[in-house]
Amino acid sequence: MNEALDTQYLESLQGYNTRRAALTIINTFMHRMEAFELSAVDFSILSLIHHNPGVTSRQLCDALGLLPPNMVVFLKQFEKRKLLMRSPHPNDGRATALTLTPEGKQLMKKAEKAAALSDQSATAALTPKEQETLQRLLQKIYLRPAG
Amino acid sequence: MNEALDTQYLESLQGYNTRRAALTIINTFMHRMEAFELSAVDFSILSLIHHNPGVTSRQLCDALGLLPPNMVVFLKQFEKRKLLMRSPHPNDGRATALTLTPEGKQLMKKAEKAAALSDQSATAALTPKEQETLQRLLQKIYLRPAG
DNA sequence: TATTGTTATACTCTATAACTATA
DNA sequence: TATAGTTATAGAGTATAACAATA
Repeated sequence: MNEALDTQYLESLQGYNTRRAALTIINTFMHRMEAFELSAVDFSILSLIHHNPGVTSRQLCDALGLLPPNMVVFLKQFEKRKLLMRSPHPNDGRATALTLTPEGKQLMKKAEKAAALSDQSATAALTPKEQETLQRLLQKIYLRPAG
Repeated sequence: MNEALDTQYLESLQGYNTRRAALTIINTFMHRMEAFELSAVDFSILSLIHHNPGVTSRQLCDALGLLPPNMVVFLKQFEKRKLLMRSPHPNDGRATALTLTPEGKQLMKKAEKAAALSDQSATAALTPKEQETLQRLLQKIYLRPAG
């Protein structure tokens, strides 16, 4: 039983290849982030706050393609874990400025180091030059999306 | 309001780049597949059956990383739409051999043509040579996954 | 005893409608 | 009137446990 299938046609599609590669890399990533109790999305949100102190919830949603009602849940969780602080936005009374607490900053410093290592491990089959090429080609795709 | 954020750090991570590119390509794909009332997963299952007539549910699950209880739902749906036929497996009385109906084959012929066009459109920012390179690099990653 | 396919069910992720307070 | 943030909720997608039929 359980012979291998002919997947040649699917492998000719970039959508299939890109999704499979993304799942492989993110799987490694999830594994490595367990130590910090962070999901991939947790990491991306906290990293953006880390590098953009004072950012608003709306800006995070736009940058990551998340919806406002779902962001609320993430931010609540981070606040509960004492990783995140909210303060009134200087220019807009409706908005909230988000920054990491000292604990949050310390966690993200470690997590970002681990993320770089995870990335390297997941793409270890590629030479450094190939890794650069891959990054360039992928960014060409998602920074210039087609209909 | 709504200034652009510094996403430089995230963009240095291949996991982020690959996921963003995958979402971009699959978004285009989903759009193009609406005409056939197929989701991306619908398409990948039917395409595997198309190119592997007589395949079993279990083989599909292994090839696509889906779980058996979830596959049941997809196959039921395809049967209801008269795209799929089940027949007893020649060697194994527990299993079922899956094949497309004539309607299913006809649908997938059209859908696979549309999929190739969608792929081309989503990666139009790349030269043909770059597209080949991308495919090669992505397959290197997911065919040789790291811990 | 192990495997194929199935049911029922739970959990996570993502999406929509509607509200409040500020602009 | 439009926007930021929130609540409640609905719908996909994905996961586990347990069972019948067959190996």
